[in-house]
Amino acid sequence: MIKPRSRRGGGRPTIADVARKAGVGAITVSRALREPGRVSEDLRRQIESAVNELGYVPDPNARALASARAEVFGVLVPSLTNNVFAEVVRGIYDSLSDGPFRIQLGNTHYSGLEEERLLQVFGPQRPAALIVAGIDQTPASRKLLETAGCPVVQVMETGPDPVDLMVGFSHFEGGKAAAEHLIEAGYRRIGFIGARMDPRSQRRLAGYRAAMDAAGLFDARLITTTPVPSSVTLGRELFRDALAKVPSLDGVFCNNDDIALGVLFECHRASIAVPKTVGIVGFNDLDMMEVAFPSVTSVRTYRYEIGRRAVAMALAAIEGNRPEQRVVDLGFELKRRESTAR
Amino acid sequence: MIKPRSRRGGGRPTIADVARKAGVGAITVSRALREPGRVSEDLRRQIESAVNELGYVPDPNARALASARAEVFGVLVPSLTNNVFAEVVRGIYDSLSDGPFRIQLGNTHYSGLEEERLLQVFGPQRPAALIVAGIDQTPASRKLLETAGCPVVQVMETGPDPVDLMVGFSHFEGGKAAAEHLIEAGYRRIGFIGARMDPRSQRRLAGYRAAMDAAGLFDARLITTTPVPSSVTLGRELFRDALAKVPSLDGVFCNNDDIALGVLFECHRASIAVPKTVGIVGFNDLDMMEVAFPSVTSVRTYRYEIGRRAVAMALAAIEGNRPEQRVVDLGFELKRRESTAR
DNA sequence: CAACGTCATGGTAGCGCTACCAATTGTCAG
DNA sequence: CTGACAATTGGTAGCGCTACCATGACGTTG
Repeated sequence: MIKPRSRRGGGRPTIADVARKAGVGAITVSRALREPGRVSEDLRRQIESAVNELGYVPDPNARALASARAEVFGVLVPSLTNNVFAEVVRGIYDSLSDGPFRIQLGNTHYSGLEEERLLQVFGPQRPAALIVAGIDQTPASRKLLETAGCPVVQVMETGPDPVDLMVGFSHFEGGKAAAEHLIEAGYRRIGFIGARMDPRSQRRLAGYRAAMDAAGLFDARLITTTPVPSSVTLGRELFRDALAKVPSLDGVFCNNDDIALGVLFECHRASIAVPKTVGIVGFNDLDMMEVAFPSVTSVRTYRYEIGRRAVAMALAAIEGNRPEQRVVDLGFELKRRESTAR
Repeated sequence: MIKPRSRRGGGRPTIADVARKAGVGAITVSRALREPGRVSEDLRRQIESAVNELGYVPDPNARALASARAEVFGVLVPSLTNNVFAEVVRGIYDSLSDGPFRIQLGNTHYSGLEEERLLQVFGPQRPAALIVAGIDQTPASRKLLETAGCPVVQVMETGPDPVDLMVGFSHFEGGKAAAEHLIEAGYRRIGFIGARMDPRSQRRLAGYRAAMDAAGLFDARLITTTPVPSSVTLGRELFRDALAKVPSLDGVFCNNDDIALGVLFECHRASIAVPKTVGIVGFNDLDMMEVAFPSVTSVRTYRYEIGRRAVAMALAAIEGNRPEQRVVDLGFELKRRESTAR
């Protein structure tokens, strides 16, 4: 007499409808969908056609509740507009697009507290895996990651103490290679120009400093940084500041390519010859660096590949076979171009 | 005798634990969390302290199942690395970061079929709202959107026939304004250079054509396009092609700023004077266009604002007060700069 | 002062699915 | 031929939460 059907649910078919239509138990339908190998050929076919006829799609919320595990990858990056992280995210999406996993992306705005907050939001969903940028989590975030009960991949950097898995490269070595290249090319008064100065930029700066120290060229006045978010405009302004401070500046290592581009444009505008008067090195090697005039030397990083690898490692861990290598260093490559070809 | 506690769940406290501790019914806890106004001051305080002591966080999956509504915004964009969409997405994130809503972002790769697939994945989650880029959904996608049972906002464009809500601007008018500006500035052999050529680019092209026709300047050979994804590199190559085809070319309207930048760099490389010999206009007005040398005229679009407005409209609709204006045109602004200052 | 709201609270019954534990059948070694 | 065991299928009992309805304690009103 009662009609419980479609009382609350929008009337979409449920697993029970499929089971009834196929003349089997609900649990068998559930199995046929998740582990087809454990259901006989016959039933599987019957169930499949019932699913198609009804247009049945499993409810991910019910599934997550019953199995205490959501088919969701939680991803935390510090910025969505920074091309570098956008590429990592693209790699993650491309690797996950044909599987059952959904992606929940969080923007930490380079803030440890915001990262913590987002982890608190992500945790209760019981995600299948977490991917977070960087290795500088707050102690609270670190604890949340350790107790998340799922694989965790830290990306973009390598470090000595992974929470679980890790894919990236050494920003220190990248910065060092950039500075060494400028030194070898014959530049002497080599500045460091950096915006935002997040932990990764700090490590690039440390690499720069190590190279400069080793060559006996270090001078604190050569360093120009700001916590302000990076932009091409800012690159121009910081370069002006740097030149005002050290008129003899003959080279700059920029903490990223946006800054480098700003420097390049300012050189054009001020008729400063590149690479003759000033040499420029960027970081990340965005597409445009090769096309710029003059083309700009930059440290190539494998952002897209980092995203892909992070997913591959997480998926392996989910399936029970954890990668033998917990920390993967994808390295970088210094791309020598016209901007330092003196 | 049985110990059902923590049999499957990871032992996290549930609403029942809070209710027991606070000496109230579970439903009252639920209400205190969702509609504090409907619970007396006393109980609310008791419940709050129980929540804090236990560290209770509601399970979003259970909540979604019971209420047939997930606190999720589904967002579909054609690209994650294209700065334009990244900014829209950033606007969405910033507007949603302090509310209860999570965001699920899908990448359609400029493919209608992929968009359809993603909508099929998003639908069963019963999202609170959907935000999709563009107005050119396939008929199937359109039906999915119409029957989604939640507010839908189409962003980045305006058009005559919204599924539900819409916020964007007219790409046709933007393209027309760009071409008209070049014509007014005295350029005559004005090319159109475009990569990817998604529907929005097509409409910019149509606007260009309208302006050129009106001035009696249209010539099919002036148009150089490719379906290949846009990049600065490609801008250089397409410009070379265009010049080879029409050596008398004296201006270009580029379908986006990446292409414009490629053209600018190629002009430098080939010693083509800008704006004297060739005028350049871009589209979107990325940060760097103002800093470039010479600075590049571009059509400013309000991507971030579009994201924010889309969320505001969706939230209003969720709360029951649908915006009086279903279609919001945020317009654009032609930024005149050195690259067309002849 | 009876009838009728209104407010605050709680009990019950699911939401749609899967973990867990049978039950049934067929297969095969001993 | 029998017991053991694997393969297949199903029933039951939740997962943690909220919709719905009920209850009792207060005003409020004619």
